[in-house]
Amino acid sequence: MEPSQSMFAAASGKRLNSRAIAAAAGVSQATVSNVLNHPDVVSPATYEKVMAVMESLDFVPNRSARDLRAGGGSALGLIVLDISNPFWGELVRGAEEVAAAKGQPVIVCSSEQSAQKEEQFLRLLESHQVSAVLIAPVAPDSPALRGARRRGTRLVFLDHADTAEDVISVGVDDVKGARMAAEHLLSEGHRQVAFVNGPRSISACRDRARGFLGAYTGAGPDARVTEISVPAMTGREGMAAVEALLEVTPAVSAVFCANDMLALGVLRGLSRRGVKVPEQVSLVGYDDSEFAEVLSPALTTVRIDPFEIGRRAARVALDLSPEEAGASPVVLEPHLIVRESVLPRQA
Amino acid sequence: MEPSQSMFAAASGKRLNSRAIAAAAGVSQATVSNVLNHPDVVSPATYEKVMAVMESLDFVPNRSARDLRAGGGSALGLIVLDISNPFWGELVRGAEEVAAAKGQPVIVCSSEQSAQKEEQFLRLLESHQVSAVLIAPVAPDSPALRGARRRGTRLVFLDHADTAEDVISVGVDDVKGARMAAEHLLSEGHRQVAFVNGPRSISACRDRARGFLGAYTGAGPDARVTEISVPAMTGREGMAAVEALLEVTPAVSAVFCANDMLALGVLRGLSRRGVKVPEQVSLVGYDDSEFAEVLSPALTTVRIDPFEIGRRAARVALDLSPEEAGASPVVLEPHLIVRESVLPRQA
DNA sequence: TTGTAGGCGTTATCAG
DNA sequence: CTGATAACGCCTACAA
Repeated sequence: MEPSQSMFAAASGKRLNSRAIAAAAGVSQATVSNVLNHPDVVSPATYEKVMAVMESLDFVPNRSARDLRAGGGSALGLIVLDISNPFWGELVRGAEEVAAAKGQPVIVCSSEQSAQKEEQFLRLLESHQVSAVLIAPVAPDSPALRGARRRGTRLVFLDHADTAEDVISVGVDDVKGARMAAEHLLSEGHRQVAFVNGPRSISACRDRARGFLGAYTGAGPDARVTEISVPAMTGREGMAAVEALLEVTPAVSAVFCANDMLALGVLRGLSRRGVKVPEQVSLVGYDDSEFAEVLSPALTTVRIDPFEIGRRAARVALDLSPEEAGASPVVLEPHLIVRESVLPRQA
Repeated sequence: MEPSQSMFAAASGKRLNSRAIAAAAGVSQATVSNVLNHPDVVSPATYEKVMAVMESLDFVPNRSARDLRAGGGSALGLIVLDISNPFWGELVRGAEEVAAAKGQPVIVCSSEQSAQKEEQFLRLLESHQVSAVLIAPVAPDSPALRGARRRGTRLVFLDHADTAEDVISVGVDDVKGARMAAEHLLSEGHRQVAFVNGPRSISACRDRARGFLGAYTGAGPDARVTEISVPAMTGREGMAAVEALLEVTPAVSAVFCANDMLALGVLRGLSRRGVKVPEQVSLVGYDDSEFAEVLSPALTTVRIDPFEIGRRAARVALDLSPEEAGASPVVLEPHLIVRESVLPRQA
């Protein structure tokens, strides 16, 4: 019976470290390190021997020590607005795919739109020496963010295509996306429409308003938009907005919602009141959530790709795309997905 | 002009550390550490002085060093099946709330139901010295999991109420939840029903099948369930299942789906074929997703609380609930949410 | 090719 | 109450 793993583990109360591996393999600690980090510099025989020992002892190196020694971190920080929203979930997946390929896990924080939590998480991530922080900022110019940057923390802004300062950002052109929705409605003859928007404090809402209202403003004197603002972009708020919506119906023949959840709520509210979509009122959403194509009627919406945003942001953060490193911001294209919820306006 | 932060930062090319703080405050490194970790043991005057310096210099301690010294980790690991699904997103939020209160961030990994990724992430988390791993296992008894436990990694199973071994687990009683759905349908007179289920390899699907079929089996000779199995629990698969569903309609007067996304797809598929819900076919979902109450008809479903699962699991993992530490597994109660998608069976 | 030695930033121990 | 010192596990010069 040779000295097996359990014997080793039992013998020493301490956790397995590279020194123990070295001892078991009859080499020095440095050689173990070389096997792990510079396999080319070690002889095949030694390599095999050390690898065998590591496997049989089930060795897992200690990142804290490695990071400390390296003076840097080996995890990617990520601060999103709401991890329970599939949009951000997809974004996390994208970031994770890229980070995992570089051997880095993703530390996810959900700020819940609280500036206080944002700051708290930011410091927590910094103390963990993350290699970078991808962040959807509650406010784009808080002291917390300034501080982080001053301390040398690498920051990548998400879903925030502002070309404001020297910040690196990856996002979608929401102005354009909303304009595409507007142009689609205009081309179907809808001159008087409603726009159910979230709070203007969210930059995405500002951009979508800019794009949508801009297109209608430029569409002639008879084109008019009634903007209805709700405090949160949820299905419930969408249903509540129907109250206000009915006051301007039937003058408006179509409704554009700042995201699909709002559109879902509006759809539900309207059908409760006996208003048929799209026969009486056309409806357009934003995001192309998973449920959009499966609604009745299937929702015409603007598709954005949070997975891709996450991927690109992580790439920039981890220096995998040098060509993008300088050219900030990275702006992705939205796509109009025409389904069944828009009909030409009845003359 | 006093020695300000920028001067310090500029003067030394190295990152700010506790030694620099000590020097700036005219105390020893150990005192700085005490200010941080044992404030009670340091004199108020010194405390204030050191704190002032730390704030003005914007000091963020290095966790890698702390963790290394402490011989443990200060982050919570979390492996979910699909981070883009709001169910898991909510669960992450719950875990994060608890962990953040203990100053620990959450490292999130999405296994995408791949055993290979699961193992890879598990090792990654272990190398990061996480204090524990909350995991929704792809398979409940893989060698990877055994290995992790052998290495002394603390594991908490999610959404997996098996009382199999000495594993700690936090989950929902899906057998009971599905039984509640069945009893509701039975009480409304639905004796012949269909059950659209996900793959049996997922333990939640097994449990839901057990509960639902069990209730019908015990409900008398005329009660019958047609089970339709689909490969993934998505809206698309739900729509596809309608094909098979129509073959057994109108014999079956109700459909139970293993989750809300499937129900959404079924709803859409049925309405496409001109089958009215709930007038012709009643429908029950599972999960109580955000969109459930906003559908037409509002979906009757079984509510489970992923946020609470995350909270409880993190508590157990971080030793905040000693009373639960021994009593594994923690099983949460599901709730039937009656809305509009079930009507008494027409005689 | 392999071994020796020093230090990354922090905390705990122990002496003053 | 405060300060000097050692150690955590690993990596990287440098020496052999």
